[in-house]
Amino acid sequence: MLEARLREAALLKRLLDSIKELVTDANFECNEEGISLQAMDNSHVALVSVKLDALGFQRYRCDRPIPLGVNLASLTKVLKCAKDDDICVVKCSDDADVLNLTYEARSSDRIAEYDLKLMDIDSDTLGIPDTEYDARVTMPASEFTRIVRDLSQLGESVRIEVSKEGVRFASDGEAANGNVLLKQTESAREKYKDYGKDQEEPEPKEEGDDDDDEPKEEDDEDREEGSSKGKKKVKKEKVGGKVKKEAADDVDMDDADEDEDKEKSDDGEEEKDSDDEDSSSKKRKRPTTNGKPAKKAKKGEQGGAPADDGGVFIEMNQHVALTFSLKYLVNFSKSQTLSNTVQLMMSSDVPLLCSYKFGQGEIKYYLAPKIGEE
Amino acid sequence: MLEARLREAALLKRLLDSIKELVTDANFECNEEGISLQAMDNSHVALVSVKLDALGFQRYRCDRPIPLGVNLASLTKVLKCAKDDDICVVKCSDDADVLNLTYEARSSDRIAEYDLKLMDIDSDTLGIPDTEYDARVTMPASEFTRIVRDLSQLGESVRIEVSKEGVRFASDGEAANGNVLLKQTESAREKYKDYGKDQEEPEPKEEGDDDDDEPKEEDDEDREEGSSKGKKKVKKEKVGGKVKKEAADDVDMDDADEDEDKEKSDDGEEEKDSDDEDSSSKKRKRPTTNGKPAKKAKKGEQGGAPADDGGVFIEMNQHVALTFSLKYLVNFSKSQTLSNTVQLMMSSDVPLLCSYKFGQGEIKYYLAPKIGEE
DNA sequence: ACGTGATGAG
DNA sequence: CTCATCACGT
Repeated sequence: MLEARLREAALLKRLLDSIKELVTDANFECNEEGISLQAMDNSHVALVSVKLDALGFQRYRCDRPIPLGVNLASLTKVLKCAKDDDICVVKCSDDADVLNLTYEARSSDRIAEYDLKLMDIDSDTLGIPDTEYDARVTMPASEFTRIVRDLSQLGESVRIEVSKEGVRFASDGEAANGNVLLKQTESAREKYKDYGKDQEEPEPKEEGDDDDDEPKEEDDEDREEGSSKGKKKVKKEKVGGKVKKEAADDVDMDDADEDEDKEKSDDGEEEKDSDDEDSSSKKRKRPTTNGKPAKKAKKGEQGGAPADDGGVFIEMNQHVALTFSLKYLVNFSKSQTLSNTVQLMMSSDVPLLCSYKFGQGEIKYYLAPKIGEE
Repeated sequence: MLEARLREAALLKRLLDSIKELVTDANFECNEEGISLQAMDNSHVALVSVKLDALGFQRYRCDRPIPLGVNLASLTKVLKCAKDDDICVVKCSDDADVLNLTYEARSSDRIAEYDLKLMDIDSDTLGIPDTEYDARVTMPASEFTRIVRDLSQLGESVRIEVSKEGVRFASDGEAANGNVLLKQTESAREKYKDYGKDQEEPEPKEEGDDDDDEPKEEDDEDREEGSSKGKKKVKKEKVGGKVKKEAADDVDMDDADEDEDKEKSDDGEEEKDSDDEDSSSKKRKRPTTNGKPAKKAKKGEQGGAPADDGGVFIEMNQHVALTFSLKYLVNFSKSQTLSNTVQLMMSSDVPLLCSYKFGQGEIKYYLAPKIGEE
């Protein structure tokens, strides 16, 4: 039996808008950790992976793992029947062949209920190795959208090159060639130093704050969800080393140098942390604040700290240059409705990972590079 | 070698939006005076002529005349990659077969560069005789757009008739006939008296003012050729005269004037210098303030004084009535993004001249009248 | 989120 | 050739 209560139907709507063009049918895999989905796009070139953390729901219950095979076009239709701010409850009995969606107006004076027929879908859930990437670019999702859209007018593919200079997107076409160079923004360095790290944050909390859709409000201050003192504290302890650094630079993140170490340590770290603590409790993550969902995007940015206006942050072990199909990148960029920030991770000869993190989870796209030079 | 730096890419974007449906390929003729373009529309019925004055650029350099043959659809695509407020630098080496466009974000942390392939185009640059027109109507561009769009729903063509009564646009269609009569607005008389005059500012410059497209102005006050000294100075005086009248009836008008002045100063910093002494320098014209470009369009209009909201000004030597294809006029009216004011000039049996003047230049459309009565 | 334009299907 | 659906841009 699955029952998940989402504070705003909008999240699901946006999520489906993000993937429905890429994938027609997919299994939503539900288990006690949350709901995830993984699917190849229709032409088997790209892979999309979505995770919705159980903690991101106002209420979440899943007795035993179940795959929910749905036709995404149908689900989209059903979701269109929800208002953005409706409370959405998704239910499914263990034996049922339908998925039940209930939309409850905030005022509670309207309740709509839909049953979506489920289908059997071959789940070709392939494990994705946790790659260590040579380069990671953290940038405003809108900027990414703009660039790939612009360049897609000129040509079919784009060469993305990360170097000390910055990140360059270049495309050649019949009528014109173009390239866009984004330099690293100094302020972005501070801002994104820990982006994505805290997403695996164990919380000492039960799920009390369930409805905090966006605990992040004050994050500008210390970029993540510095919500309550308590929380923060905990976090600090746990994350320990990493956080400590932040604390140190609270003043104003002086340090640029630290970033990299941190970066690295994080990747491994998060897992570790989780392990330690998660094992005990079942909630192992806290929906983080990282990418601000578009919905609440507008937030004041204080003085020198660029909040969401963006800025580009580049982490690089090694110069990387890969070529990708723009068509897919344009498709990926639709997820900007889910987060204001996108991360591109690349290493030579392995698929690009394009990730949008949002409060309740994350959507990741993988796309293999084109081989010959194009 | 050509290098032109434009403060806002928006100007070029709008310019291309204006003509791209009319013309597919065209030569941008660059010389030290600026950039101009002249082309017949695809069906050789209309002619479009664009001038961008060298002084309208933040920086302009063109060592020797070069024609840049471009496909306008391609150029449009490339321009779509610019944000409106990007600084746009257009470059072309003498021998190059590409036109280089660079977009620099104001913040400078994003630099995009595009190379547009050039092509050879038969330049059928035909000289257009400087006609003396029997009637000239100066009116708000938005009004013109509205009228031709409205009438185009009824019929194919419109009869434009200028008489003492005003200007009448009439169209007959299967289902309905319609006509719109615009009477002259008193305030417009003052306002537009000199519209378009000062753009032909004779300069004590070597090559003389040859390129003046409309020498006929002089009927109003003499203003123009007097400019011996600083052109701006001259202009000011000029405007002064005009304004004076306005002042007489209306305090408000002063404001309008100020706006205009301001407008000018905005256009480029060089202007200031010009004020003091430009006779020495090479600029022979002042980008005029006449039609306010849409970009700055929104300006407060005080009380009773119509600032830019328009008013219709009619100059007529003789009653004129001609019939034109609405399809083309609708197309011409797209230039309202470039200027808030349009001028229609007509004489019996010669092509209509439809002109939009803006800060850096002017766009003119010519359209032959239909012969039989339609 | 809405409106407009473009593309594919009947 | 017309209608409907989908996608993109404002």
